[in-house]
Amino acid sequence: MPGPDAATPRGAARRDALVAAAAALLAAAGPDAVSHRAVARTAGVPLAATTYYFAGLDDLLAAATERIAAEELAAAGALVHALPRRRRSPAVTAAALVEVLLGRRRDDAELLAFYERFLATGRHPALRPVLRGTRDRVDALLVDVLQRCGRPGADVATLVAVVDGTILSALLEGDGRARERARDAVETLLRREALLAG
Amino acid sequence: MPGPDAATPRGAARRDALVAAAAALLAAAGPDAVSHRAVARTAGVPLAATTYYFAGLDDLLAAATERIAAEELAAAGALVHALPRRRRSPAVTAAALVEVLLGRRRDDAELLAFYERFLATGRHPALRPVLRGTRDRVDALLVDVLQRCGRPGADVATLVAVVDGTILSALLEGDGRARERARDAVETLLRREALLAG
DNA sequence: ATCGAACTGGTACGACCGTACAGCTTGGTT
DNA sequence: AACCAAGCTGTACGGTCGTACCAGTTCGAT
Repeated sequence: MPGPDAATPRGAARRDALVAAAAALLAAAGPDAVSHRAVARTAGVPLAATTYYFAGLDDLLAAATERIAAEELAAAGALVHALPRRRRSPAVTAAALVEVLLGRRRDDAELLAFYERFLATGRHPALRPVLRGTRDRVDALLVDVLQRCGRPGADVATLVAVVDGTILSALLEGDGRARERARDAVETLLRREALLAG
Repeated sequence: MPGPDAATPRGAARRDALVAAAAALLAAAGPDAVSHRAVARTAGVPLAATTYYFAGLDDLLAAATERIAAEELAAAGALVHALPRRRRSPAVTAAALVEVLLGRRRDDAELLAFYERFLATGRHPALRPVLRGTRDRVDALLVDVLQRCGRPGADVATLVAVVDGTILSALLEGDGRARERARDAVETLLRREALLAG
């Protein structure tokens, strides 16, 4: 076992290309689409490179998950940071929440792949800590969003659960309206919370 | 193509055994565990029987999903029907809701398989109408449950979404407490709705 | 008794999978 | 120039998969 740590610049670039390819597959078609061969083909490298740089498929999957998480956290963080502190309507607040939680995933296929990753945790334990950490950080960002929208009291856990659950049902429904359904559900909940608080 | 409609009693029994085996696999280990070979092995019939009675794997999967849906609806319906009409606390109401929604699935593996079926809809379109119909009927049962618990105003869609979303997060968490977390979340929401209504 | 349809089941094909490994190339050191 | 470890890759092994095929068997209707 020489060194799968990419000691060479070329090696590092290759490893990076593999992770990027795996991340693209994972985001577009879910965990089942991430195979050694598919990743190698997508990255334009020979099959054996995948086993050279990664101990096993789970390692590759974990690296891809981390990559996606990093990108997603960076984007979400920038979004939140750019959000001026000002009281906002339930509708606008809901839209901001969904934006931070789901990123730029809009169509059903992307959202499907997004949630498949969560359930894949059950079959690939290596993914669990990565996704759990990401979730925690996103939750923290959401707390910030609510504060910046003048709604510090709202329960983030419930709001996140409502988004997840609504998307799940909407994916079952099959029209492409999952995201806006989630936004509407959050808006309704926020309106109710406001009634309670006010 | 002779007749996969099981014209003979023995044939019908065999077809039934196959569906039962597929349903068991589906409920225990998710859609990916339902393969021709696994079903045949579980049912104790030769491999070729699976292709004789079912046009393809999707047909088998759809039949298994229907079987599970029928059993689950029967059990949930009996549960609701046996529920006396009387005002109940948020905690008891939440427990009843979760019982009807999740059935007897308690540990994480069963719940994982339960929700994997929903997402499998994205890859196996044949499952969509079956699961959608089941969801609608369960929703109707939940409306009944809420009425029988003296809480007619509660929003079923939101409550279901909260259960689904909470379970999803809890599965990511990985302790075995998914179900009780969902119950707690529903209880909290019911309590809040009661505040609004009262 | 015979015939044809329903049914049975052993087997095979081609595809994809994760992974291992033996041998090639490469680049830096002596 | 010689060398050697590290980097790299073609290829193959053993497995599971969906599906097709076809020679056999059963069995009720004629």
